[in-house]
Amino acid sequence: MSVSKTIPLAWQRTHDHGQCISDAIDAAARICESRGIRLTPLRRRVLELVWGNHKPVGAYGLLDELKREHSSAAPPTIYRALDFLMEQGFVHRIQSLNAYVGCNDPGHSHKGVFLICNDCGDALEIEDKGVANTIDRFASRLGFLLTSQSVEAAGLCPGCQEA
Amino acid sequence: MSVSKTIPLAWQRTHDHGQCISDAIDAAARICESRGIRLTPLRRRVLELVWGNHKPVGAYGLLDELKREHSSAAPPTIYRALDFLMEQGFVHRIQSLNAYVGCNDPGHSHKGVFLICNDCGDALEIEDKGVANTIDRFASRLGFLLTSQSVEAAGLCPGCQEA
DNA sequence: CCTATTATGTTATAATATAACTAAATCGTT
DNA sequence: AACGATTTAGTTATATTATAACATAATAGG
Repeated sequence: MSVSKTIPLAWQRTHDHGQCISDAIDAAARICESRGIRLTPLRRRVLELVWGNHKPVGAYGLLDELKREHSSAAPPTIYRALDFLMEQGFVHRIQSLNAYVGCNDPGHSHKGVFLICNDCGDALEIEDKGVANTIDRFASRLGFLLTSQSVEAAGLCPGCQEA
Repeated sequence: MSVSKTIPLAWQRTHDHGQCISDAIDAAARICESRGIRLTPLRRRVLELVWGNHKPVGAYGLLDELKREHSSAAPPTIYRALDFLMEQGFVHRIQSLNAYVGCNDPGHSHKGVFLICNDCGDALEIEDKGVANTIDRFASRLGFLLTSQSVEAAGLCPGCQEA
């Protein structure tokens, strides 16, 4: 993959899908192993499908894909798998899109920021301590006990600004 | 309303609804006037209903309320009104709840942070330049052109921690 | 091998949101 | 006031997203 000088590397990473799916599956498998929980074939397959889409994908989009190879799949099939994958931090839900993406960095904090391109539809997840800490400090200043945070920013990614 | 020493004022403000509805309606009316757009009786009423609920409220919750006095109301009735009110910045959508709340500060930036209490369900919107600017800087460092941002944090509000 | 637990299958339905077309109200102009 | 253009609201139908509830199957551990 060539590297553009005008598009930050961080953004290009989401478009480089050579190894990332199998890496993500391997990472998830290792984490499940260490946690003593089961990454069943079904869950593994749904995780592959999430990663196979290079953009946030809806539950019913995943369901259509899954049905091709797994005729008994129904909405609960997908939602259960997604619930599991989200609990374990392997997948994130993009609230503003009702869609799901693979987590770049499973096993970590999940205080990422999503930059969602309104043109190409891609979503880049970036862990940024600055944003997370600012929100943490902000909440504690107000006496609010934070348990989760969701930061979603929409606009135009570098590639789509060029066009 | 009494003021607790252990709960920050900012949080308590959302529970003080004496004048806030009519203030919000008046503010919206003035803004519409100045923008040359129409705050029709229907839109005004939906805005009142949003404010009348002291918490984020779903579209179908609003619809049920509206139907009591306006029998022709149907989903499009509510969604159109909400779309209008959101476009004008009078109402915000809480993505993580599929629910709507009145904007504390219409006519301004709308880069607020929502602190959502998992116990009482209340959502406090606070404008915080620190959070907004951190995200702005973060995005521009990545070459991302930001058009909107949504920051939603969930946890326990001061009051619900006490209980 | 048994059984408690976890995971999946299956059917139905709830909850949220929009499409598409019709009718009414309002605005600006004459 | 009368007209046409535009905006708003009514109406019906349906799309989209998500969960409830219960039956069956697979698996982990004793």
